[in-house]
Amino acid sequence: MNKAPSILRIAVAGPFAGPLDYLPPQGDGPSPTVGARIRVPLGSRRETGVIIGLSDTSDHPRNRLRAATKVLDSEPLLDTTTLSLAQWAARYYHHPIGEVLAGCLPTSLRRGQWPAAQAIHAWRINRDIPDEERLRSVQRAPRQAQILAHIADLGGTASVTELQDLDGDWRGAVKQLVDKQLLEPISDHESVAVPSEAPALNGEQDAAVTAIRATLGEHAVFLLDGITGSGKTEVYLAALQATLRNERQALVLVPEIGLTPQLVQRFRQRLGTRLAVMHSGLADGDRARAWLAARNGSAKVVIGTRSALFTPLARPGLIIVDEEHDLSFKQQDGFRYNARDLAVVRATQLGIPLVLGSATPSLESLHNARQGRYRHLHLNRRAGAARPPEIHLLDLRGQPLQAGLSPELIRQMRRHLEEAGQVLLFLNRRGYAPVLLCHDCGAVAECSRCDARLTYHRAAGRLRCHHCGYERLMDTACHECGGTALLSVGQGTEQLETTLQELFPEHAVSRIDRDTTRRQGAMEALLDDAHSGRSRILLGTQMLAKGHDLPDVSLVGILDCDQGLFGADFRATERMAQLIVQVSGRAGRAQRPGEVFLQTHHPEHPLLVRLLRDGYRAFAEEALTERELMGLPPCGHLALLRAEAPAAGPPRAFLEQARELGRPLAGEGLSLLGPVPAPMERRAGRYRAQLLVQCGDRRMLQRFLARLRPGLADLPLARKVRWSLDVDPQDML
DNA sequence: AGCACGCCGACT
DNA sequence: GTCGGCGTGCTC
Repeated sequence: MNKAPSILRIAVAGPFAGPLDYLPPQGDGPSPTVGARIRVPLGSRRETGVIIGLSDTSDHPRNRLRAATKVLDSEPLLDTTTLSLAQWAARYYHHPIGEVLAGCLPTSLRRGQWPAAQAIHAWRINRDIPDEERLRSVQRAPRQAQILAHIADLGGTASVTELQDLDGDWRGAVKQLVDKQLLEPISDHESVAVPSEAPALNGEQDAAVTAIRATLGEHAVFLLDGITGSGKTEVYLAALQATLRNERQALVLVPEIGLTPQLVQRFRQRLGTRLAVMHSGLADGDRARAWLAARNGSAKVVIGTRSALFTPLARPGLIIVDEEHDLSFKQQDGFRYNARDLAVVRATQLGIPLVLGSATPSLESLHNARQGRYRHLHLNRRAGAARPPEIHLLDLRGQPLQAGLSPELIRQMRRHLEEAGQVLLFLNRRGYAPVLLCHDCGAVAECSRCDARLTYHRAAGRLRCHHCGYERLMDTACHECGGTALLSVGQGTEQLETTLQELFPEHAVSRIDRDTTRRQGAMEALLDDAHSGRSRILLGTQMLAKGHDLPDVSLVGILDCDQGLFGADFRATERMAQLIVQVSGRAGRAQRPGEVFLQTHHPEHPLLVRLLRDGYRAFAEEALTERELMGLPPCGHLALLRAEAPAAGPPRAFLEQARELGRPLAGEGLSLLGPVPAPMERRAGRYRAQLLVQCGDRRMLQRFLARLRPGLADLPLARKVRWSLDVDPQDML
C-alpha cells in the first residue's frame, strides 16, 4: 500500500516561478496523480492548476499551506513526457511553469471543463481488428453481429440514417460495438478516405525516406534540405506511412499560413487515417476534442501550427516541422518559445526521429547540420520535368517606373502573357501609397501613436497605420499648414493593381494581401481564380511567397529587393535571401520553364550577386562565416530583455537597473549591450526599449539568465513597465 | 495576473 | 460624510 503524499506541487497560471505547494484535498474524489488537473484556492479566488509533483516536504511553512479543493482527473491529463517538455521550456525560456502549462491545454480543459462529446453521425468498422477476431467477439451477440454485417454490406461505414433502416434499438448494440472497439465513431468532418495511390519517388526522395525509416524507434534529427518543387511533402508522406504501419502517431508542424484546407485534404486522402487538425482559429470545443483524440491515440496524425507541439501523444513515433525556417514557429509575446527548437527537445525526450524540412533552411539548422548534430538530406532535383527558373537582375537606376514597374519588366510580362503564361508579382507593401506628403510644406501624415507613416488606402478612402490599427478618413488638408495639395508618394499593392489593370486590360488581376483576404475564404477564392487560370496576373505581399502550388506561373517579379538589403536587423539579409528563393520557387513548377526578375537599385550588392551566382547554400555558408566573426546566432547566443511603458523614461530606467543587477553576475565572455530604444521606439502609444545579452556559450547565458531573472521582478520599476525576457529572439523589433 | 487593502480627492 | 482613484503587496 502506497503512503499518500502529504504535499502536492501544483502549477497555477500566474507570475510564480515554480509550483505552489498544497495539502491534498479532503473528502472523496480522485486521488492526486502527477499530470492531473486540480482545483485550488489562491488568495480569494479559485483556480485550476496541474499537479506536477508529489512530495513529503515543502519549503513553505507547513501551517500556511492550504488544502486543494478537488482533483479533477482520475488519470493524468498530461503524460510525463509532455510535462517534462513543459518544465524544460519553462526553465529555458525563463517563463512561469503555470503559464507554460496553460498554453499547452485547450481553453476549456485549462478552465477545468471537459468538452461535450461531438454528436456522432457515422461509424466505421475498425479494420485493425482481424475478421476472425471480430466474428468471435460477436458470436454470442446476434444483434451486434447483425449490425456489423449490415455495416459491412454498406462498404464498412454507416451513417445514422442508414442504421435507422434497422428496426428496434440499434443504438445500444452500436454503443457496445464501439466499447469493444469493433466500430469506430466518425465525426462529421472526419470522414476517412481510402488512402490514395502514392506517386513513385525519385532516387533522392527514396534515399531520404530510407534514411528516416531506418531511425524509426530511435532519436535522430534530419534536415531535409530540398529545393522548391523537389517533393519534400512526398518524403513526409512516405515517412508518415511508415510510422503508421508501426502503429505509431506522428506530429506535423506547419507555419501559420501553411495550414490550408488543401494541405490537410492532401494528407487526409493520402494517409487514409484519422487526422487531428490543431490551429488557433479552431473553436475551443473542436480544439479540445482534437487534443484529446491525439492523447488517447485515436487520431493517428496531428497536424498543426506551433502550439500543436505540446499536444500529448499516446504512441509518438515521428515529428515533422515543415518550412522550419519560418518565423511563425516563434511565439512573439507572452511565452516566447520557438516550436521548431522545442521539437528537437521533444524528439530527444521521446527517443523518436524529427524531420526539419525547408528549401531555405535557417542558418541555425544549417549550423547544426554542419556540426554533425543533424543529418543533412538533400533533394536537389525538381520532381517531374520541371527545370529550375532562370533568375535575372533588373537595374532600376535611371529607369522610368510605372507604379514601381520598370519598362523591361513590363515587356517581359507582356511576352509571358502572350505565351499563355501566368505572372506573379511580389511587393511587400500593402495599401495604395506608403507616404502622404503635403506639397506646400513638406509635412508627412504620421501616426500619432507610433513612429510611423500612415498608409493611404484609396479604395477605402482612409489613412491607416500598419503598426497599431489607427485609421481615419483621408485628409482633405495638411494637418500642419492646411494646404490642400496632398501628394501620395511610393507604391503599394493596391496602386500596383490599378496600374496593372490599365496596362493589361485584357487580363484579370488578382491581388492577395491582408486587405483582400480578410474575409473568411477570400484567400481560397483568389487562389482558385489563379489556379483555374481565370486571372493571369497575381500580385501580393509576403503571404503569396508560401507554398501555394501555381503550376502555370512562368514569370515571377520581385519589385523591390532593396528594403531587405539594408535592414537594421542582422537577420534582414537572411530573410531577403529566403524570400527571393521561396518566391522564385513559385515559377515554372510544371512543364513550363520559369523566369524570375529581381528589380533593384543595387545590382552589385554582394548578397544578390552571391545568391544568384552560387545559390542559397553558398549564400548561407558566407552568412555563417560572418555570424561567426560577429559572435551572432547561431554561432553566438542572444537574449533580449524588453520593456515598454506609456512614457520613454521608465523602460530605459528599468533596463538600466536590470543592467546594474546583471553586471556583477556577468562572467567573462558575456556582454550586456544597451539599453537602447527599440527600432521603432513608439508603437501603439507605448515607448519600447531593450537590453541585449550576448554570449558565445549557451550554458553560460542560461546560467546568467537564471540568476538575473528572480531579481528582475523585485526591481523598483518592475511594476511601472511591462517587461519580458526573450530567449533566442527572432527579430529585434 | 488578479485581487484586497489602504490612503487621498470630489460628489450624492 | 462616502465613492472611487490607483499605488503596494500577496497569493502555497
